[in-house]
Amino acid sequence: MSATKLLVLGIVHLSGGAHGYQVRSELQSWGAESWAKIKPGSIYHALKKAAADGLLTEHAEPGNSGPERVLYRATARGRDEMVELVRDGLRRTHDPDMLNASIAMLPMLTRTDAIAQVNERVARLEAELVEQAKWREHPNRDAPEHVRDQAELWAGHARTELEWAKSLSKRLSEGAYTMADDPGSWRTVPGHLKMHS
Amino acid sequence: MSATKLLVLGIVHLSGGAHGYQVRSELQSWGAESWAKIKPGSIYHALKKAAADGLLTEHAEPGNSGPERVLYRATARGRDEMVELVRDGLRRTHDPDMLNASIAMLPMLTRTDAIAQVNERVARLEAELVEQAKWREHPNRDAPEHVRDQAELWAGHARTELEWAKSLSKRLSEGAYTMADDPGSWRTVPGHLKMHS
DNA sequence: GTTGAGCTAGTCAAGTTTGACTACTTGGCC
DNA sequence: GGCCAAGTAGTCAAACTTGACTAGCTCAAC
Repeated sequence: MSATKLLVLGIVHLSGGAHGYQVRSELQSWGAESWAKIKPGSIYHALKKAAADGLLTEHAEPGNSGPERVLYRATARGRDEMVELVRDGLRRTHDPDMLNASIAMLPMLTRTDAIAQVNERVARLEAELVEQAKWREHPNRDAPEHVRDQAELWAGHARTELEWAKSLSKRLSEGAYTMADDPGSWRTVPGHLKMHS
Repeated sequence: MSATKLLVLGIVHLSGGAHGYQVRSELQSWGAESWAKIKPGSIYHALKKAAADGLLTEHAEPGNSGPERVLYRATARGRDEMVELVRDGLRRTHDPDMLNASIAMLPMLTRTDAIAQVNERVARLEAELVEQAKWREHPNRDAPEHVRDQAELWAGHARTELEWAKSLSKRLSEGAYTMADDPGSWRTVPGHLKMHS
């Protein structure tokens, strides 16, 4: 899943440099263990992988108090990649983890960009609902009855998401949240995450 | 994910013995690539793993026409484990893949058992909605505003699932589907899946 | 003054998933 | 009578995730 990648890159970027445990704590305080199903082990792996891919840089830090640790910082490529991941996650349906991660990192985008991506999502969801309605009139005879019945549940979820996406788009248009191009954003105030250390 | 395990065990069991490609085709015809995100590679792995765990037996078959292949059959332990997985998947919230797989294998359970598990799910979803409502009145101040806003989406999904689970319970009570203890079930008519070979 | 609980910071092996690849057969078309 | 596309059946390495484990520090209580 690239949701892990997105969240890890995002936290490092937002805090303007962080070590593994800091990323882990921040995600935990956001409740990410539950909605993104991220386990500590994956975070350290994702950090190393991102560093190997040139999206982050590694700086060894001597352990002044406590064990030694590695400081990660985002590179320009890392930031570009992350913005692209957020945009992707907003548009793509059928990937709840990526959606959740993208919402968490929403302020990485400019307001107009975010609105465009969310509207694209709305359009896709509407198209899928039409597709599903068709499928229900001409069901696949190979699938057992109860499997066909699941379609109701998915349609319900799709409708829920559609309403939510529409309301998000509206909130964004009305100026909710501090986006990348707003005063006081992470861009103008780097390291604005209050760390617990 | 144990959704793969459940589906693979289930298909082998339902068809009364199958080889890898057969399982793969059957799942494809059910549309499982999309809702369970199962890729061919995982199916072969799951079959081998289940065989190693004593849930399936392997019978080498000489390739009379086409490449040689391996026939898998469910063991008694395999059937017990699968029924338990279905029951688990029906009860557990926050695991859509397992729910989907469990629904697909719903007729493995007796009618009264299935109803009990679905009702348990209904109870859990209701409890979670209450919990979420509390959380919204006293939000976690560490999480950014847009992260807290996601809660709306989850609550919407939970409500959708709740309604759906209630209606499933009702349909089951009214005698919908052919369950394990009904005449004409997979139990009394083994191998009732029409294979495309 | 030391024991134990909890926080900080991470490693590691084992398990699982993925996507790309192999290889053989069948049937249709020219 | 040959060639290509599609179907059948599966392997494999690389990537990723998971859960259990290590290990030092701090602080409070006994």
